Amino acid sequence: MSLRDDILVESRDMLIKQGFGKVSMRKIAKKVNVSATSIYLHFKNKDDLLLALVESSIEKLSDALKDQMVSSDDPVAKLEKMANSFLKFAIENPQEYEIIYMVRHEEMPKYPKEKFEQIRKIYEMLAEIIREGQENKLFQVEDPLMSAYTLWAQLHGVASVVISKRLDTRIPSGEFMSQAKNHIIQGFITQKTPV
Amino acid sequence: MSLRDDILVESRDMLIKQGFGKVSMRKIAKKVNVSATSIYLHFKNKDDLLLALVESSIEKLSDALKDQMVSSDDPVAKLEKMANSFLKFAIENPQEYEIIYMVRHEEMPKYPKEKFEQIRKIYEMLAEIIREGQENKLFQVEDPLMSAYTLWAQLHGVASVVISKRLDTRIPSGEFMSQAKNHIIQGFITQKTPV
Amino acid sequence: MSLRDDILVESRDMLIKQGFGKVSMRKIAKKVNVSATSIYLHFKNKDDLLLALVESSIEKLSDALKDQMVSSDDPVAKLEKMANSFLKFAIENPQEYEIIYMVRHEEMPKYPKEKFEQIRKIYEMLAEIIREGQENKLFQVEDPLMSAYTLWAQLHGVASVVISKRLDTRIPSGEFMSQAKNHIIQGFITQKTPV
Amino acid sequence: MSLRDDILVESRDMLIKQGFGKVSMRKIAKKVNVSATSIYLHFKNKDDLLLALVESSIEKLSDALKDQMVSSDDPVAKLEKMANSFLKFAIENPQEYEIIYMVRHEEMPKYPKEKFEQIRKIYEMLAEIIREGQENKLFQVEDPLMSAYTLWAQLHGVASVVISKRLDTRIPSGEFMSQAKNHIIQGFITQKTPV
DNA sequence: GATGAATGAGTGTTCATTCAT
DNA sequence: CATGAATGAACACTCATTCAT
Repeated sequence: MSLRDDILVESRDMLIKQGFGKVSMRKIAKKVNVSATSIYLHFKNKDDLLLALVESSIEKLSDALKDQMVSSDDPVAKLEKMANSFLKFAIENPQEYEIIYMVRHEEMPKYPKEKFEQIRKIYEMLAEIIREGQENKLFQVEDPLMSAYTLWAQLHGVASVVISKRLDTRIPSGEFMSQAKNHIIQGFITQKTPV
Repeated sequence: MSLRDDILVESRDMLIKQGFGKVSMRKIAKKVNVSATSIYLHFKNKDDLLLALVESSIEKLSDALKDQMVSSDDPVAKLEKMANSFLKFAIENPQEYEIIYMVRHEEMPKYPKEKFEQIRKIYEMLAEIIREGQENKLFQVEDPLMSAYTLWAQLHGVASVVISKRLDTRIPSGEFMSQAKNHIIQGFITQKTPV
Repeated sequence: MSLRDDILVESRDMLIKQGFGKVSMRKIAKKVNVSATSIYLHFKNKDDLLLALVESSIEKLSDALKDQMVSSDDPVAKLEKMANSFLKFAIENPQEYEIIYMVRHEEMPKYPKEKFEQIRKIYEMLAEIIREGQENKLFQVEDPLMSAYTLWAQLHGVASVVISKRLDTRIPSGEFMSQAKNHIIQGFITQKTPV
Repeated sequence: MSLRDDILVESRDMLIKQGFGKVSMRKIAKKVNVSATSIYLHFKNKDDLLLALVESSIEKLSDALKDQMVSSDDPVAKLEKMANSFLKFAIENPQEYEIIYMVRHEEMPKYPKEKFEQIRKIYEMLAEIIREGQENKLFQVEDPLMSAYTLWAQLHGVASVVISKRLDTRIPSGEFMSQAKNHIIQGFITQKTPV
């Protein structure tokens, strides 16, 4: 593994464990066992390093979700698969998830927003599924894109609550997520109005 | 307005805009136009200042939601009122909301966790409504407390997405929140399974 | 007891326990339970306070030793009495002793050296005793004043070693001081040169 | 001379002239004409710097005295040589002497006491000489180790009085020290009790 | 007599970054 | 590729002191 990768690994770890504000070039250098100066041979500056971190995280998420699109299931099943994958990714890669969704943009002022555009493709994917279900009268929605965003927002809420450990300790997170996901999907499904 | 209040206002702003790690006594002082030393006349130290910030935010939210509980409506209407109030508070007091729900606990190591317990009462309130609806067969849930948490998590996702401006610019946030809220409530309501 | 006295007591304690550098007006104020400002009603400034401390300490030592001069003993007994009193004072009032003899002059730059002149009277007293013994051929010295200083220097060495706890823990300080005093006096007494 | 040495020189000077409490990294830096930060390239922190100071001082004294032990003189001459060397060291290296013997332990809380143990060897050396003289009936002492300590304490008194300029200006310090040394040695030598 | 509010200077320390080698 | 030396700016915090009340 190259020094560049070592630096990325350690700084990701530090970013996750101590937060953005506490990432320090010197501390990274010490962990990787090189001089602080050496980091500058691989990254222009601190922001450049953090940017690399964000980029790789986004890519990882994108990959994880793209895999779910190849299925030939019906829209509801597709949606569930997507939701499952999204939550699974968040729980299994909380560091990357936080970097993407929970770090305030303002904390990385020099970060080019375009990079985040890549994430938008995920919503487009969601919107596509919803549109398909809408045509089949399976989903009761007005605007598929907006619905994609509301769907994702709800999933994000669930994920972030678990990741940031804001859940009551009496509630098992696995079951919580599963139930939440059911409620969320249920909220989109067409239904005979109760008599 | 007293200097103490000025300090609170500015530091709240700084906390929100730049994150915990970036709040600095000196910067606050500069903004408020006093010497850094003066802050220590009103707050024992940085942690004490931040704590005051959190406390007042939590109180504000608590007050806002308690007001909604006096209604004599049916459970569904109550739930909607609560959801509306919650989202309204988040949008109208994004700073306070962020302090309560979006600041990483790890970034405030010395903060006494008990204070956050006060928020739990909100979930109890939600759970109570859901339990009532459950008895009336209006809501289709298993465990009211867990459902309260999922409901809140979904609302939180919606609020946080709007507050942190992660919404697609093409989507009007007002409508987004209204639709999201509908979907969320819908997800809890008992329904004849579609044929 | 007046506030002025309270301040003196506490600051003496602080001076002794933590050293000159650590004496702080604020900390004194906190201990005495008044505002820091109040100290300035009784002392012009920090140096003025420290000066008062030194003055009272010197006075205390002077008083203790003057009492020993009224005796009508022979010079050797007189010298022993003085030595005993000096060491006794040092051990029983280590704080005052330190202030007088062990605090560096440079640490109190604004202190008027004349005050210390008062101590010189002690050496004059010693010199007087030695001169008396010299005339009686009891003491074998050249210059009584110089001998007074060497005598005192030796006593001071013994006292300071005990006070600053530089003695080997295996050595009981009482016996150490008693033996040291004997050696010191012995060093002045006229003797037949050993055969 | 390296920057490290420059820092040591200046901080030693400051330590002596103003006391422990007044040694400041920034002031040192200013004197040495570098940025305060640069000191941290050579010393981990302030304590580390002060420790280096103490260590080198102790070593210097140890070396100076060890040289005197090779002689094959009789015990009295040996003792005199030791006394001379000790006083000579104190006068010629007042800074180092003060660091070792006159700085309050309490002012250096984090300093590892073991380092000072090295000084104890000096007392052991003294005790050895005294024991030798005791066997030859040259010295009239009870416990050689305790006597070593009293001997040293007296020498220390003499040295510290001179170094801290507490001597009457009418008294030439050279002669004072020489006479004092004679008195001190005399106090240990066996003598026919005066008839 | 006593206080609260305020301040400028100072403390040790960490930071990102540069530069010559 | 890598480093050691260096720095200015920033950090939280403490200090002695002043002033209006």
